[in-house]
Amino acid sequence: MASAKSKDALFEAIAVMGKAFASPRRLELLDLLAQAPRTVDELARVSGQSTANTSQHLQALHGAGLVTRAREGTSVRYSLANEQALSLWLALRDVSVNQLAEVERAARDYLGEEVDAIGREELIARMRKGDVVLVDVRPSDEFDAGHIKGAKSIPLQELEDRLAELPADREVVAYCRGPFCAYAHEAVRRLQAAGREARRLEEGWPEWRLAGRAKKRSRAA
Amino acid sequence: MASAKSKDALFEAIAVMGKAFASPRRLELLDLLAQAPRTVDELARVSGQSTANTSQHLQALHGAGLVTRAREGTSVRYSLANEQALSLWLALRDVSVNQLAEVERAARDYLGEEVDAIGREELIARMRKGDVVLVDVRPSDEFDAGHIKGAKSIPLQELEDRLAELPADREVVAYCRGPFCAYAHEAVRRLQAAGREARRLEEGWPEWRLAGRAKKRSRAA
DNA sequence: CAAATTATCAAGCGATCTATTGAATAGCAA
DNA sequence: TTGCTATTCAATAGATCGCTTGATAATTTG
Repeated sequence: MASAKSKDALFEAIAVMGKAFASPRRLELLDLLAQAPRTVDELARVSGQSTANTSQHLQALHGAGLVTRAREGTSVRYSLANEQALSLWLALRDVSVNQLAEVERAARDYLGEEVDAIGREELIARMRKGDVVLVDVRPSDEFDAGHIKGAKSIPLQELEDRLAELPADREVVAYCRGPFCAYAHEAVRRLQAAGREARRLEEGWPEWRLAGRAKKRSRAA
Repeated sequence: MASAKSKDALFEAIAVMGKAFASPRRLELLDLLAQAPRTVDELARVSGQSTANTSQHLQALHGAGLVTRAREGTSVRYSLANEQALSLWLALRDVSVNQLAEVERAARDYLGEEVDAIGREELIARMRKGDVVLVDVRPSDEFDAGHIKGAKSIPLQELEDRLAELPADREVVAYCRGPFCAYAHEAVRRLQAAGREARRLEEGWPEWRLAGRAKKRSRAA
């Protein structure tokens, strides 16, 4: 049998990936990359850190194999490495939410009052009936990088100005980045304030996308 | 909308769980707990660390909600907190293996020559036919804590002495703790050296158990 | 080619993490 | 109560991490 040293090396290598998940800043970057690929500079600006620091964190994520990078002219664009990486990040996040009471409290605090939500299955059924209109309230560049089929892009800031684009006789379903993103909550509150019937989608774009792919795979198999 | 501070708190809370996965020693403890609940003292002995250090690591895991503890007389028995925790650990491990070339190299080094493997589905089919005999080569206390239905417990050390208990006309399938555990590999080599037909099961007890539960859930739904 | 932009590297300081040591505590048994 | 065992706590030194600053490298543009 091989020496115990080799076994330790295994755990050490796995811990590299654990370490990648051990810093709030890195998690924030990962969360942003789950929406759309971005350059170092963009990430630095959005997350409010220095460029050098952002670059370092991205290198840590790269070292763990969670992100890939590609040079584009003078800048470097980082992306989530693959579906596994996304899936792992979402799993970690979900388990944390279930297990750490603090997280839940923090989430409630951040999201404000809870608003009515609609699940994946129900949305699909009601969209098929043409019963609802689905609105993506994220910034438009994230919409461009990928969105739910049939959704209309109305960034949160433009919501009031573009109310006319939404048929008044149909319920509006809003979605954004995911369960911790406040955009959809806020959108629903504003829509209701404007006299519309509105709910938020329970999940965000990354979760939707992943669930859709899993379904495609199982159909293929 | 709530302040950005609350959002940071979210990532910080998730990072607590990431940190739990950031130390090789802790991962080793987690891996052991995936086999069977154990007391601090047992874990310290098996993993070759001091008791105090083991206790500290276990407290870190406890703080992240990955393990639970229960006093038993004078000692404290730790267990994996739940299925989610197991599932997350296995996911992290698998993603690491896929993405870090180092891990793969280290694994090959540790496990020695590759031996023929059999998958879950095939095993189930052939056990139904009574075609194979399934052997659990882990230490017997781990077998007692949980094992694949229909398996026979023969710890690796006792393998040669108890060869007579295995029908010579049936193929033997050996399994152990999981893909990084060398016991099943070693068992197959020894069985083949003794003239028996033998393969190893691709997965170990924790993976098998988790897959079985997922299946039960989907049947129930 | 030089200037401008973007990203990475290198060094350093403070904060955090890890393992060790020895003391303190909880339960059990005589 | 007094021992005895298993575990946790507390203090510490050394290693690692995280962020900052300023220099360096890679591309594009004038």
